[in-house]
Amino acid sequence: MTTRTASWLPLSPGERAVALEVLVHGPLSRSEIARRLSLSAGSLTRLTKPLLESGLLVEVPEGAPLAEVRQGRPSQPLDIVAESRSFVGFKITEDMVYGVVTTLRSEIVTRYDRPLATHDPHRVADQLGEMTAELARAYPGLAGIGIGVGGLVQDRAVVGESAFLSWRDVRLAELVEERTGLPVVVENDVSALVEAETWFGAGRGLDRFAVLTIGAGIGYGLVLGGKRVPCAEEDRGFGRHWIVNPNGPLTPDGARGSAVSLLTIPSIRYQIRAATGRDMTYEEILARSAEGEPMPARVIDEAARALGALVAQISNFVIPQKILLAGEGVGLMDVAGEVVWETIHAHRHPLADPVHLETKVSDFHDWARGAAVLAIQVLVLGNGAGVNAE
Amino acid sequence: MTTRTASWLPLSPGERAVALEVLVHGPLSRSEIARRLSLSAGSLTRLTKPLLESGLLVEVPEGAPLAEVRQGRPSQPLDIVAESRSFVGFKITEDMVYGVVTTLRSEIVTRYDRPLATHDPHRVADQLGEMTAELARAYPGLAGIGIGVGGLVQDRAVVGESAFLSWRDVRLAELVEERTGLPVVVENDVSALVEAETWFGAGRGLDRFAVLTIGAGIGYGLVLGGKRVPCAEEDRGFGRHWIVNPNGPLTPDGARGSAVSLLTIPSIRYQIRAATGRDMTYEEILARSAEGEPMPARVIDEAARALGALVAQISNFVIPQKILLAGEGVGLMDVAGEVVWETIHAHRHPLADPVHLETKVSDFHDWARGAAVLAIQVLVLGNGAGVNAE
DNA sequence: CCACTTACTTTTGGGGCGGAATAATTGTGG
DNA sequence: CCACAATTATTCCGCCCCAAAAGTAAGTGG
Repeated sequence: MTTRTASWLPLSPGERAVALEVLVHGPLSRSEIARRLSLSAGSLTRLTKPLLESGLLVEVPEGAPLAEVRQGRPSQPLDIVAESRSFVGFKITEDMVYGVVTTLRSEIVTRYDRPLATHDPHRVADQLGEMTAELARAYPGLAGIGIGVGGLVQDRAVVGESAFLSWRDVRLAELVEERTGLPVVVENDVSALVEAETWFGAGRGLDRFAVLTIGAGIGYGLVLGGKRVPCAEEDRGFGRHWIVNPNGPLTPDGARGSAVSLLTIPSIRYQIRAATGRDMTYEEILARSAEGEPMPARVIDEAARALGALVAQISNFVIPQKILLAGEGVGLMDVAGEVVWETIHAHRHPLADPVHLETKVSDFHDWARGAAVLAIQVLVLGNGAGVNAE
Repeated sequence: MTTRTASWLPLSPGERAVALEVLVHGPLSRSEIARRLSLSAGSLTRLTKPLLESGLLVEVPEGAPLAEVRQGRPSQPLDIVAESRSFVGFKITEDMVYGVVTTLRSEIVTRYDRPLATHDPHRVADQLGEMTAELARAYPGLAGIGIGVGGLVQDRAVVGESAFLSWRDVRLAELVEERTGLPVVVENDVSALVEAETWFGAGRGLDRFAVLTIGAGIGYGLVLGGKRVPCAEEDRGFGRHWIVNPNGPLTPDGARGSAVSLLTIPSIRYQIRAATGRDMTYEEILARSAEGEPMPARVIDEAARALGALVAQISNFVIPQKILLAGEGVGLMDVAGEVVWETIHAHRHPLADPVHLETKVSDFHDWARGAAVLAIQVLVLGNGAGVNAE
């Protein structure tokens, strides 16, 4: 039961691959791992031995459920001790810091939020440090911190530009490391969510996987070959120029008929406000649309068609195995899912593979969890170097 | 100077990687190959020695041009003897068979076309056999045959369905192999072109690469991580349901405002015919549009906008390093390239990476060359197995 | 002619993998 | 109750392939 706080760095590539496979795909027997990684049974014994000795993996007592009617020597599933390390994830918004503590498997153990009183970088770092200190009392085994911020983030460490915080070139990772002594990763929030879903969520084990988020803005992430594809505009707001319907509405953000104008929560609220003079919440608009009130129904219908067109375009051109729809705005699917699907089908070849669309409601703690996953990645893969190398 | 007609099969993976690198990226010195494949200099000596001995590679006398002002021992570039093997590629259309002979590097050495008098599978195979026999007289070192067909092709051997030939489940590879004694690969024509461009053309060495063809129909191919992504509808006509402009024209093929209706040569000619009652060739329409004649100009303008929107969508969602535009219809770019680019920019984030769009005029011999590349791949990679494995 | 640079070759040592033989552990069938 | 089959894991050995280091080759510049 060694408790190395450092990292998994002294692992050989083979060992790391085994650890990663077990971490991401749950308890697995040695022979199962051998099949997945196309290694021989002998290699597996060799690779797992040091991992078991170091306490990173354990043999689990084989929960009977997968017993079946198999004969032969029973397999001995291996598992990661997910609770052996804890990670902190923060999501910074304009007026709040949302925090979570997760296990190695990115399961949320605790939530802890606090209002953000100031935007001064040092004061924000102070607050993150204090929150971490308080969390550390309950979870002494903290191994790293991930921070998600909307905006442009460089080298997983520096906030190059963030409009809502009025930050430019803030070395946030450094500031928080100084205060906590823990390794810190900073990343754009959408990128973090995509990484999290790739490792532990809907994109687990997939080769081609796309994430579309709708909420205050549009987010998009593409994962190919298990790696997220970096994109120049990813930190500056997707969808402002994705013209879905040239005759669509004009809103303060985004070009006429763009995904932003048609789909984001602020734009939808703006459209209702402009048309009716009344200010409604997004939920209210959805509810009234479901009840058939004409104006909300028209706006929501248009949004659903736009969403369907986007999903179809992604399906047609990226040919992903799965598309994940996430964010605060996915309630749209509950109210207008049928219209979305109709539009998808209208934009797809009838013989094309069916679109595998998964919807996931996300609150701010999911964004924070995404940030925590980055800290996990850094620990598991060795210090961040080369993670987002092209 | 051994002349093994078989294949490169007895090569180790390392040797094959070296051979492939030299084949695809031209003459390279050992140290350059070492850098590209991240191998040590020592490994390269080891790997290249058997390749040189077997005559697959040769040391070229270093054509002075790349001399530069370098000091040190001059490098000794290695090259494939591209002429050591020849390959035949056929493209079958409704009334013609286009044939080419290429080198190992897929350079076209000879063209040889013949009208296709019948669609009977055995007679077609007879004709392909005869054409191959005639070509074999001039090029005795034929090592394989590739055949490109529009339609659904299974296992690189069987034409599952081809509308214009009225074929169903024709085991074309088998039929031609019987007549020629050479290994035969059959593939959908668009797929073949994409493979060819990936190995020897615009997509060489790229990680993410998309091909869009416009001509009698729309073609699309995606290459990720150097491998073409298979797609369920690829053999049944892309673009019939890619709705680019919901208010666009309605044509016999494709849904209203679809890429097919807006962009394919038959649809453009149909639009002009429907509007003016006159039948014009595609070239004529392009010419008159350039001269400002209103009706052709309108149709071409609309087509250009559609093309721009498609390219932008691909850029936005796939984030490719390059998009290749090919086919018989790319003359559109010459006449209306500006409109296309305007539309692309209107659909892209201003801070996004610039779109790298390459245009390539293709005639039927390019399609045949694409088919020949498949034969090259089979020889180089070992008999086709696993090439299109998911 | 000698230092210096770069390219290639040879040799050596070691890591890691596959494969065969063995042990462990259970179910099956007489 | 005991072989026997089936399956998983372990041990051991040999091979392959690679990196590192040291040596050789071939040129440039003072």
